[in-house]
Formats: sequence, structure tokens, C-alpha cells
Amino acid sequence: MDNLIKILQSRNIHPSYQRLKILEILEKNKDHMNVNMIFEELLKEIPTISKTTVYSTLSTFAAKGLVHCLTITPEEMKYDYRAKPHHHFLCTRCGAIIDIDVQCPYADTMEIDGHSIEDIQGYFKGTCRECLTHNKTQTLK
Amino acid sequence: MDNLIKILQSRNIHPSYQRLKILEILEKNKDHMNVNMIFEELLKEIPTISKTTVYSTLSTFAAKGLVHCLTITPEEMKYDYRAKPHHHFLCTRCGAIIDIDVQCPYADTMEIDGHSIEDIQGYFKGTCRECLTHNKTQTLK
DNA sequence: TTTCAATTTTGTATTAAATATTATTTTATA
DNA sequence: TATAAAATAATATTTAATACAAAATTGAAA
Repeated sequence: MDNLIKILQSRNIHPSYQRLKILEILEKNKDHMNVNMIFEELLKEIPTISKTTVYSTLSTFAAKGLVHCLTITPEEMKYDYRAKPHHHFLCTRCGAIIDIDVQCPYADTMEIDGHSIEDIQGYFKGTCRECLTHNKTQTLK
Repeated sequence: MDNLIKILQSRNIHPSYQRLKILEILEKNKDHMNVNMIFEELLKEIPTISKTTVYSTLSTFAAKGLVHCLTITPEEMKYDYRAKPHHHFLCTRCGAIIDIDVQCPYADTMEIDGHSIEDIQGYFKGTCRECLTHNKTQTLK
């Protein structure tokens, strides 16, 4: 917990109880959580938590570079906590989002065609290894 | 127009008047249109057009690989008609979406970590060249 | 051509993520 | 302790997208 406080303070985010709990949940689950997943987890420990707080906290975390916002699916935003930059694979059969450990060549200079890069996101979509081997038939929209 | 009919037929899409008009709009404007932009354009020629038709048509086009669905911003889906694969840069100051003509190395094999790739999307986010030189201050959320 | 089924389009209602707004609570500080 | 600022909570609103049902159109067979 002391560690979490330091993480927030290092980013100039006031370590409130709610923010610490949200960070704890992100630490534990790492990746691809959406607001509802985080909200449901929070309810177990803070029954009075408001969804607005979750939205505003994640917005703060994103602004301070603590989380990455994933738009890999159009339905809702997903939040990525992992430190190391990576890409994502979305399986259109089972819906799984899988971390892909490759780095973009432009991550070195953070510049492309004269544009200054602050964030890089690589999305692969298709059929995951698991679904390929199990030859599953059901396909998401 | 005859050309558009052939494009649809080659993908096994029945060339209805509405579909042809939507394809025509995509041809003309090429990239990054959202449903509302297409809908507004359509209204000029088909005053009775329904937004449901736009959604269903774009969904059909996407399923047949005629358009690419962009989730670069979380607000709404954008549709990409350009044939050649490319990435996108989103300027967080002016909101512009700029085509980036680089190709992903995994586009050759369309395979990564044993997962079968059907679609690749690379999103760069930051400050575009234009905004950098004009030193604009306003920043989008 | 007529009939009938399948497809497409339209209109309406609904869902749900995200934001806006305001009130309440908590925290920091003078 | 008093007061202002920050954070949280509760409610209302917005809007992209979907669901559903009705109407219109199309295509094929008789």
C-alpha cells in the first residue's frame, strides 16, 4: 500500500483512498479492464463508490500517464496498466485481448513525418492461437 | 457508377441505390468518415434515408472487407475506404486524423505469436506537424 | 405478368458508455 | 477553528449503436 502511495505521489496525484483502491485493482488485474469491471471490484470494498469517481480517476491516471487508454473495441474504453509498451491482439471469435510483446520502430524517436508522438497503439485483429487449435466456430459480430 | 456496381458485385453485395450512394460518398471523401458525416451527405440526395440503413450498410461493407473500421477515437466509429494499408496519426490538439504511409512488418505473414491476423491498425497519438509549427495552445481533452 | 419469399430499407424504441452538473464530503492551510 | 480547494457522490443528460418491427423493394418461379 505504501508502494501505491509513492506511485501516485511521483505523478503528482493525491493518494486518496478511492484512487489507491483503483490503482490496487489495476495492479492486480493489470490489463484491459473497463470501467464496469473496476467499478464492480470496488463495490466489494467501497460500497458507496460512485461510477463518476471511477471515470474521473481513470481520466486523471491517463492524463498523468499512469494508464493507457485502449480503443481496440468500439463499445467501451479499456485501461492498460502495464509499464512496458506493447501491442494488442483482439480475437474476433472469443473476444480475448492478448498482449503482444513487440515494439514499434518509431518508439525510439517518438516522431513520424514531423508529427510528435506521445502514444503508440498497435491493434491486431483476427483469430487467436487458442481458437485456431480448438477450431471454435462461434464468431463475434 | 457502373464502376461502383462492379465493386459491390465483386464482393457479393447487392448494389442497391442506397449502397451505391454510400460507396460513392466513401470514394469521394476517402477516409475517416463517421456515420453522421455519411448520413448528412446522403440526406442531400436521398431525403428519406434512414440512419439504420447507414449503420447496416457500413456493417455489411466492413464484413466484406470493403471498408476498415477505425476506433482511433472512443466517441464513434470511423470508416476508412482507402485500399492501401496504412496507419493513422491523431492530433490531440486539433483533432486531425492523418494517414501514415508505413506498413506493419507482420502484414507479410499475417501471423503473430501463432495468432492469425485479419486486420492491422496502428494508431499514433500526439501533436501533428501543423500544430507544432503554429505552436497552437488549445489541447483536446 | 402474377405471386410469393427473401432481401433491403425505414421508423421507432431501447441500451449503455460517457459526460455534465450540482451537491456533499473530505482535505489542506491560514 | 474557519475557510477555500479538492475530491467524491448522486442525478440528469447526451448520444453512438443496437434491437425490433413494419413497410417497401427485389428476384425468381409458376
